[in-house]
Amino acid sequence: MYIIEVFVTNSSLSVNQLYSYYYDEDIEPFKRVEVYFASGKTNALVIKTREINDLKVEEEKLGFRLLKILRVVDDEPIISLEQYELAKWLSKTTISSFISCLNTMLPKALRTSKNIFLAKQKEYIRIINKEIKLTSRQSEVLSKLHDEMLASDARKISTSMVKKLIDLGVVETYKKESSYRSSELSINNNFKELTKDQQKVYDSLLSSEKMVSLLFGVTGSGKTEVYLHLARHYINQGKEVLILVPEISLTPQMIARVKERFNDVIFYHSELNDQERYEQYKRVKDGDVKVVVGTRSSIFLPFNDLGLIIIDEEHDTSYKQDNSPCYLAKNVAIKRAMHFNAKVLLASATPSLDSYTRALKGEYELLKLSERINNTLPNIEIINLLNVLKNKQSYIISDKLKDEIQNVLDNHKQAIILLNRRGYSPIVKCASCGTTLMCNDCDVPLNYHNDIKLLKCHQCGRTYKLPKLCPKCKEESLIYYGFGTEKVEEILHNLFPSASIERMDRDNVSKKGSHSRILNRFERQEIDILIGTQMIAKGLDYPNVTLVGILNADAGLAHQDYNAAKLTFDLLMQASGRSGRADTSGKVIIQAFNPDHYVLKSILNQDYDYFYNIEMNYRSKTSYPPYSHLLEIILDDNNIEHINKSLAFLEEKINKLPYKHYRPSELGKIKGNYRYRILMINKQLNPLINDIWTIIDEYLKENKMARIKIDIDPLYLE
DNA sequence: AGCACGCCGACT
DNA sequence: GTCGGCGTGCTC
Repeated sequence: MYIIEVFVTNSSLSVNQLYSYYYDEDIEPFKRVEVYFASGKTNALVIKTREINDLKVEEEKLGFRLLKILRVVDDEPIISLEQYELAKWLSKTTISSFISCLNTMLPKALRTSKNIFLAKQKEYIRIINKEIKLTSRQSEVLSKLHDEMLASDARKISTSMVKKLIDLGVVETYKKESSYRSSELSINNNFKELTKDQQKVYDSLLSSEKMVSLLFGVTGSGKTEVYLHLARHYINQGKEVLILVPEISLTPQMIARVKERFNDVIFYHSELNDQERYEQYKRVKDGDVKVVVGTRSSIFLPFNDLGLIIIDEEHDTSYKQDNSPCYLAKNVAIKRAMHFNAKVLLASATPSLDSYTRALKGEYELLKLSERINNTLPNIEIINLLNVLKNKQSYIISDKLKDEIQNVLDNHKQAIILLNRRGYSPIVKCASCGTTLMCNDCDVPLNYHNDIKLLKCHQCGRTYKLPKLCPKCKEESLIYYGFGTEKVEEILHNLFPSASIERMDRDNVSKKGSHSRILNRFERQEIDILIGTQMIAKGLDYPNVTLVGILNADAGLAHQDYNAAKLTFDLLMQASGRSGRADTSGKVIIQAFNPDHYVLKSILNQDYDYFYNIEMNYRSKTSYPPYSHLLEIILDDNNIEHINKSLAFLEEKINKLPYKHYRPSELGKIKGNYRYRILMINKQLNPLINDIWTIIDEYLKENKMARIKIDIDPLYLE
């Protein structure tokens, strides 16, 4: 008789503990089992076991009855010790449940959930009896068959003969998950020779004693070529290389270049379905693949001997997961690199303040690529929208921008217009009583979307019919304030009726493959003007683009958020890098209401250090990151009583701790739920995490408490 | 997180 | 009466 200790499926923190069951036989840790839990069947993961003599004695010691394990699900453990320890670490450092961490790390087929998703099996054949007398045609077909052959391949030779051989008992079929042959990785030799600067970066990384390097490389300085050379170096040593990218569909050029050099690469990203994800995961586990290009979650793939992790556009917000566990891929990368004794290369033209500060302090190796390959900086001009308004011009597309677009069209070049706001109009207001149309479930104004002719809440996604009359004063006087990408598209159509204009934002690229459809057309120059939100500012590298127009460039600075300046700086820097990527010099027109703001000044001079120094000065005065760590507790519940009880409980506990913290602040409602935030600040993260874990453990023992979510070092405070 | 239990309002 | 909506509490 064995006591089997398990984590049950549930990803809630309230059951984040080991539960004991019994079983007649021992079960290997990290296999999944089916159990009764809270009067229902569910699955659980075995963590440890011990042998006992008498169940009754054991139950008396524990003080409760034990249930029997119903069934062992897996033949083999689903995770390794390294993965188990990584999940434990992730759970501890993000203050989230162990199972939610493990499920974040694994493809669906390996998750511990209520209903286990099984990977598809394929039919194979094997030869079981060669003694039976066969006709010559049967023997001929048999000679072409072999063990572990896919049944579908065998049937391609002759469906009827294979059927006959099965009937005769010569061959049998069986089902198993598809396996992969380890293919020889070949490296194509069309590597470009590195420039002197690139070679220096390459050499410094390899000779550095530091685990982490930060490559601070301006846009167009040839970072990708350095990645590829480094990857080749590690592959030649028999090691694996992981290249993290913000979003696969937005980095088609990088993908193409990796494919061109290495014949066997896998791309791990959100557009794969569950089966595909599982297959790619297994290929990595089986050591079948040496190069992986993937998005955030590929940092958890089961590598065997990782040599190098590259994080491209290291500052990008997509490297932070915004639901629990709220992890940052960089931190996981460093943790994994420690395990494999691997190197981490962070790369960006606008590094995160944290990474750059660490590099300046010498914690990371600082590598620089400061020259554009073609040595042409874009010509940047900032248009003051206040002057534009004074001169009675359109403040959406100023006369200057209009002229530049016309110029682009005349010269058969292409333009990118960036506006970080989707929809037609962000505010619909009554001109007679001033009422703004709001979402019923959230505390935000509704956006008008002209393509679907509906009002849409950008917080919860709910849509509403556009009323004819003001709901309050019943006057027919609703008007649209502000503008989004849809409206700009309409205006551009009117200004340039013969130009080919396309829009790209979340509303029209939600379908699989729609990104690449638009980008391919843009690449083939079937589109003259591409208008879009921040997604068009990333990675695109099209030589024919000679104009980037940025509308409402300083809108992001209006947010009262500690990180707003950095996020705006990154976006503008990235967007302006899209212009003039080849030999043609590019132009960037930035329209803003506050051209004197330090973000815009830094953009005008393409000067990261100027921005960095001013921004760090603010961060220092307010002790915000990177001078400290933030710990954000968000309470969310539709019952205000629960919120009040939770707030009182937490405030009482937190007041006793030695950390700087703010009084709870009320956040707007979302989907009918009240939300509150408690923000804590401390220089050292570990003691803060330990103390919050203690409080959370007590919190979960109380009843009638609000739902709680914890985010460490959030990227914005909304 | 589920899921059962129980309290209370609506309706055959 | 009883069906079912949802608030509450518990889970080896």
